[in-house]
Amino acid sequence: MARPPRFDTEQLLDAAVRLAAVSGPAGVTMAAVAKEAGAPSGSLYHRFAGRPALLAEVWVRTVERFQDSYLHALAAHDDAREAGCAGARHVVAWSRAHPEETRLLLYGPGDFGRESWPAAYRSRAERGNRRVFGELGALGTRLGAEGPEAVERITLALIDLPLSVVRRHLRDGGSLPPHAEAVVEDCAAALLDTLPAAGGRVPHGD
Amino acid sequence: MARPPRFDTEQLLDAAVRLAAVSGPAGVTMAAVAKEAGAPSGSLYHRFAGRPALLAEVWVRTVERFQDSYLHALAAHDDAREAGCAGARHVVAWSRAHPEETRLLLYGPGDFGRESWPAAYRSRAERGNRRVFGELGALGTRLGAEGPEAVERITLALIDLPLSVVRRHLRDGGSLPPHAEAVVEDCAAALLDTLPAAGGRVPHGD
DNA sequence: GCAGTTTTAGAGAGCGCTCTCTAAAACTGG
DNA sequence: CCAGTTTTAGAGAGCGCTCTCTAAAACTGC
Repeated sequence: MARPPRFDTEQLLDAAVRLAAVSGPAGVTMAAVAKEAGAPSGSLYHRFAGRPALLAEVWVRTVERFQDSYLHALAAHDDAREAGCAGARHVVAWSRAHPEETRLLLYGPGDFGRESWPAAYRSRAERGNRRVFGELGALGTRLGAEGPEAVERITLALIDLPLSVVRRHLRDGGSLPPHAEAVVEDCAAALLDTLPAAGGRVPHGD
Repeated sequence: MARPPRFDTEQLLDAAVRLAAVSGPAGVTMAAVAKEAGAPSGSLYHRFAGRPALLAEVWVRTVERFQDSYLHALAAHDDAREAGCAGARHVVAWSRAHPEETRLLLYGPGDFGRESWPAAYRSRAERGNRRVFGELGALGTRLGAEGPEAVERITLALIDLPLSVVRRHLRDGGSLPPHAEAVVEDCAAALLDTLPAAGGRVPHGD
């Protein structure tokens, strides 16, 4: 009992991802997304409350896709060290398979106007982060390292380090070299193997 | 034989740095910088050929300040491993001392409109990068690791890894925890000690 | 003081973007 | 076919930004 949509939400978000990959968050204007998708601006405002909502949606959708696959990769191994290495490797492999979404993720939520997001998006993003940090904490326990400092070191080894390799290569339009996964796995293993054993140091918020 | 300036270049660039730290490159508009510095827009266009030139200047000035101090830190140690650790630690220490400039550097030249820069700025930026990579290559040689892959691993250990620690903590307006230097130095050492050398891994002495 | 130079000062044109609003189009259950 | 609903379609107001342009101000060497 209604007119079928010519432009659905996913299609518009895909266009937004493409623009973000090429021109950064600043290039994701309502007008540009409409043009990229071949839709009139009215359709955009029909789907999204405004530009902040569009930016929130495209960020959250992308980061959740990444996190889902990341947690899946972590869970695929019984041995904690293996799981960690697989996670680190997965960051690179996912980036290789999804270069546009990766370029988007190399920005941060702040660049996508986090301060102006509707509250629901902010809590959705926080929930996703807690999910990941929870798993990394559990991994730390299995590795015999507990506490906030352990989580920090593990995050560094299994997320930030792989991401910095990805960032360096994708910057200025480049692409990932074939050996990137191997380098990252190697380095992540080295960091996991030098984790300070017992936790209980100075705590700090994140 | 001329009217003395009320607003000199440095002063305007300082204002631009402040804006970039708070609002990112998108916030560095000619109008915003003028307002931040208390100057009329005419003064900005008198000093800079246009917005691309201003963005180029503020990026290059900041990155050169960082690189100068970084190379100085590397050169302060005779032992290559010590030099590397000092470099990694220095990234964090400099970031702690210069939070606004650091927030600017956490973006990339692309975010500051590199494509639109006057050619002179592009080559100045490249020269600076070559200087740093040259030193990192020399450090690799002193560590017994040669070739482009060694430079990549060393860059990862001594620049990208420290920067990713800085990035995570400075993101969404946070500040660096006291132990950041120690974590970074520790991790950089672990990565340097597992650099692939001619005969495989070089174990870290106990 | 005067000539010459640099710099301030800000008005205003032009442009692109956000967002609103109106009208029509396209479909469906009854 | 009709009533009801969703969606397209795009015009246009309002706003901020870039950049140009004119006029005056402030200083120096002579």
